[in-house]
Amino acid sequence: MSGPAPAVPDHFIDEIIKADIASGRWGLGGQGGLGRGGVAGGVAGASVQTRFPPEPNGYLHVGHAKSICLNYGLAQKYGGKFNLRFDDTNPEKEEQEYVDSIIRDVKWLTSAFGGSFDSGNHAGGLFYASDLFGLMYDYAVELVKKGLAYVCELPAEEVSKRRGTPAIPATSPFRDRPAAESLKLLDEMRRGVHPDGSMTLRAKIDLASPNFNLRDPVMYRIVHEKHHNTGTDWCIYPMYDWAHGFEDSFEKVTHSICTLEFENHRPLYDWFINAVNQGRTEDGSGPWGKTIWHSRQIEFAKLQLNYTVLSKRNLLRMVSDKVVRGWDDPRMPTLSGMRRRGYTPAALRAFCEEIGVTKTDSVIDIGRLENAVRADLNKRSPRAMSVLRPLKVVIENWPAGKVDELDFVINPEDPAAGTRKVKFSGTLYIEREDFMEEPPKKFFRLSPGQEVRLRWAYFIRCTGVEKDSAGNITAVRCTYDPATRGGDAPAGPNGEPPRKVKATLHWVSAEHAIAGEVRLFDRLFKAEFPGERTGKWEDDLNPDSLTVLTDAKLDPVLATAKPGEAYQFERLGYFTVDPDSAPGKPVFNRTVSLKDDWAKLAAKGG
RNA sequence: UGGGGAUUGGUGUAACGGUAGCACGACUGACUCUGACUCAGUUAGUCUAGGUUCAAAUCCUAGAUCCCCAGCCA
Repeated sequence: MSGPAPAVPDHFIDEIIKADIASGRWGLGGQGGLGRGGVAGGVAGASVQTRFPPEPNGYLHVGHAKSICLNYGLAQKYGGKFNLRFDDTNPEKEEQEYVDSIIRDVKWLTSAFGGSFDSGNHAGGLFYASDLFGLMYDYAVELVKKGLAYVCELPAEEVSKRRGTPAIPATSPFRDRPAAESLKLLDEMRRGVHPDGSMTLRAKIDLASPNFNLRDPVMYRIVHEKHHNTGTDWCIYPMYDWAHGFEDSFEKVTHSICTLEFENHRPLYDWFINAVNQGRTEDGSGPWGKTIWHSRQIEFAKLQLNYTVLSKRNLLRMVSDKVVRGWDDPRMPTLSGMRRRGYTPAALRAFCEEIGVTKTDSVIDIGRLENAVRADLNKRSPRAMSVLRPLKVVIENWPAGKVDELDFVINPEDPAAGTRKVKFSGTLYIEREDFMEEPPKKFFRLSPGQEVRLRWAYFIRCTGVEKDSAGNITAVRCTYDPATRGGDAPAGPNGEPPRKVKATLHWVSAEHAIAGEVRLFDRLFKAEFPGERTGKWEDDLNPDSLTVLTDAKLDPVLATAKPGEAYQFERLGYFTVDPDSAPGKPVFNRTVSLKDDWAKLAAKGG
């Protein structure tokens, strides 16, 4: 895939990083923790160490792509490292399948940067929050001993009731119990003595804080559930706020980048690190040893796309309710769905860089994503001619049985791709919509009496149509001009300029074309903001989001195409081979159509 | 009603007291063996009201609108 980073304009996070570098903020960064496979995260004298911290409770989507590209791009730009870290602190929702898919998707996407979390110059490594459960537990014990945490025996509903309001402080009758008592109960919690929900460990911060996150947040809850990584080793699990800062700390993350909704959590993030560091010193001479790494949390606005649903909860519903065929359905905004559809890592990277990074909530037009895909595929895709909805063309004056071989330019955007041969004969297929018996004004494709060019082949002129008893057109009759072989008209006998033709059509030879299935996708939702009207995105589903064409006539060159390969079907769009393909039965996904001024004109003209 | 954020053309994003720029879209046109690509041009913006200043998108004051927060989710 592509290598060095193109020039991307600086954004507010660049400015923060540059200021940090200038002030030497992270200059003393030592070696970070050791990730899976012995790869060390955290660089000595680091300028940046970033990470992408997904929870393995679903498949990654294009919103995550923005975060991955941001974090990887920063590591690359400033010569730092990038980690993939599973924020796997909730066994009730997390599964190995999701872990596997996330690893696959992150590797795939970051290939656009020429490396990944486990390869290349910016590989920081693979980490699991759950590998740190022991460390976090030790910190929790430390906080209890420091009088900064306590075991609270209020049930969840009761905590909720006692949460208070902006004006009324929260309460807990267990807040001032002796540390020794909390220590004993915490140990019992961990050993499985107590049932789920019977008690929690809470931080002792400020029950009256206007920021509810600081009203003695829960650090540990009891969950007797098997964890995908730690199995049954634990029956207490750390909450996000308690765990996240230590994950960053262990990996010596410099800039802990998250989305806007965590802005309210930053005081808590800092409080927990500071609480552990209370009584610790740089040289370890304090009563609690050495200070731990304190990352800097920075929040940015997550990606929002119109005509799209982007929340793991809803995507999960779409999969489990079978609205789509699975997480990798090509209509899904998941990375696996987009990969299957034919979107490339380079296109997603370009898209993420084009839309910028800010703190402003904004909605990106889905067309921007499609444009990025077109731009990338245009450069790299070999061309082919395939007919999606075939209409037979009979060349009346073509010598019976003759087959011609013509030169076809494989990719006009890439002369190095060269040419290949295409076979032409007396019976062809063209696109049904390229013929009109009674054409409107601006239609300059084939119609009775009209002459067009067949790409790289001959000029043909329509002499008539054949119809069935119901009046449907079954074939178009034409004559060809042998002098236009290759697709260019010769100059006139007296030096007149060659005659021109307004339209060039794609075609396939009926005898040589191969049969195939083509799947066309439209957006999954008809409404710009699904669910905005009724509160249910189901009400805005597009019933026509999938069209399967089983009678396509494909370019013979596609017979050996392999899953994942992308072609431009000339005048139609970019098409990628689906894994459902079988030998002799190729299946193509339309990744994205070409821009189509004629369709726009026709729609406008009515 | 408490706290935390945000607000620049249709959309996204720059400008950090000194010419409001770029990209996408839309619209014109050129080119074209893909009605694609490419190229040229047009279009259109500082949330409001005051103030400071020679000069304000930028600083100050007041207001408006939108987003996030009262899970033992992340």
